[in-house]
Amino acid sequence: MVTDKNEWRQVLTARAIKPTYQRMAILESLSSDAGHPTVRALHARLVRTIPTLSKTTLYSTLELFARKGLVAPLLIDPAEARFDGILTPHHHFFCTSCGRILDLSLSCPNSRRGVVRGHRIDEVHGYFKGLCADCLSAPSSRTRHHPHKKRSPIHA
Amino acid sequence: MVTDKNEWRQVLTARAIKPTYQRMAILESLSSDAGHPTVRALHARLVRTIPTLSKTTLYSTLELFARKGLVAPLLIDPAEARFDGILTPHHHFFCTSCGRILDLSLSCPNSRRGVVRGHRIDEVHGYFKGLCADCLSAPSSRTRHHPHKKRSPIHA
DNA sequence: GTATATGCAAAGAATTTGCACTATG
DNA sequence: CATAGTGCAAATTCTTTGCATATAC
Repeated sequence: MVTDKNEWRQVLTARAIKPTYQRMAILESLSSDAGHPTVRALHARLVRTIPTLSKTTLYSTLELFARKGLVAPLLIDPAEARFDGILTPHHHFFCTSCGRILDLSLSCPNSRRGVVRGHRIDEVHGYFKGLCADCLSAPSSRTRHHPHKKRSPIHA
Repeated sequence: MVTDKNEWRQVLTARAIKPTYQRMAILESLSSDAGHPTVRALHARLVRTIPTLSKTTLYSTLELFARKGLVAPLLIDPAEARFDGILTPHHHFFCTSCGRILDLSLSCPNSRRGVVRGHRIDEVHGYFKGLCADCLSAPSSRTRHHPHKKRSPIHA
């Protein structure tokens, strides 16, 4: 388990990313979060440690990490972009009540890359939506994670 | 095959939706489009028939249709919302070159709803990204469908 | 006729860009 | 030191809201 700053430094330098203080903190925060945070949530958490951290830096860092393969953007939450720090292929579960995104590793025969009906498959995405186990047992107590979603978008 | 306006009227009234001229046109346009259009594309196509059609109406109509189960919003294209007029479960393929979304009906054992590891599954989504057959054979000639994507979002 | 739908203009929110300042190696 | 990163503020784009007019039954 990677825990101290030096380890994050190595992860970054190994991918030819200049290991700044912000990047190490962002990487650490991403890796320790199992809920696949939004940019806003990530920023809210990080400003407690780095009060001057800007959203600009966060966005550019996440884009950089995505290009370097350190994180994968998730298109599940209709309202905001989310990020996945894991590299092994897996499915996701989006709880429409508490807003968390959980990992689901289940076997999927379609998870192979290659060519299907003439189309070259580069990425495979699978996700589910519904109510997570916690929300099923405690219907209203877990509605917190929803930040302040004012919109009621087309995407239910 | 449903082709004339009266048929669309029936589809709408059957779902207790007031069949206005705009709604019938939007429904028809959606159903005849296999590329799962964005709001912008839909609007661009429809204003040729209904010059006064506003994006506001388009958004509210799509939200209404989604609530009534006539269309399903797609979260595949990172830049814009897309819509699927089909109701049978199927996977999608997003071509990162021409931007089209194609249907892929392939068997998937995970497409069942129900309860998985304590979570209640309400929706199942599966999609692929890559280069479609057309773009593979004609690398640059099909790049049209991309409207004017100026952003280069985090989501590759 | 009355309730609902439409459309314009303006607001809201997430994300991107320009540029001066700062930290890294 | 020189290059590359950071952060503030302003700009962009998609989407939603408020309200007056128009349409469906």
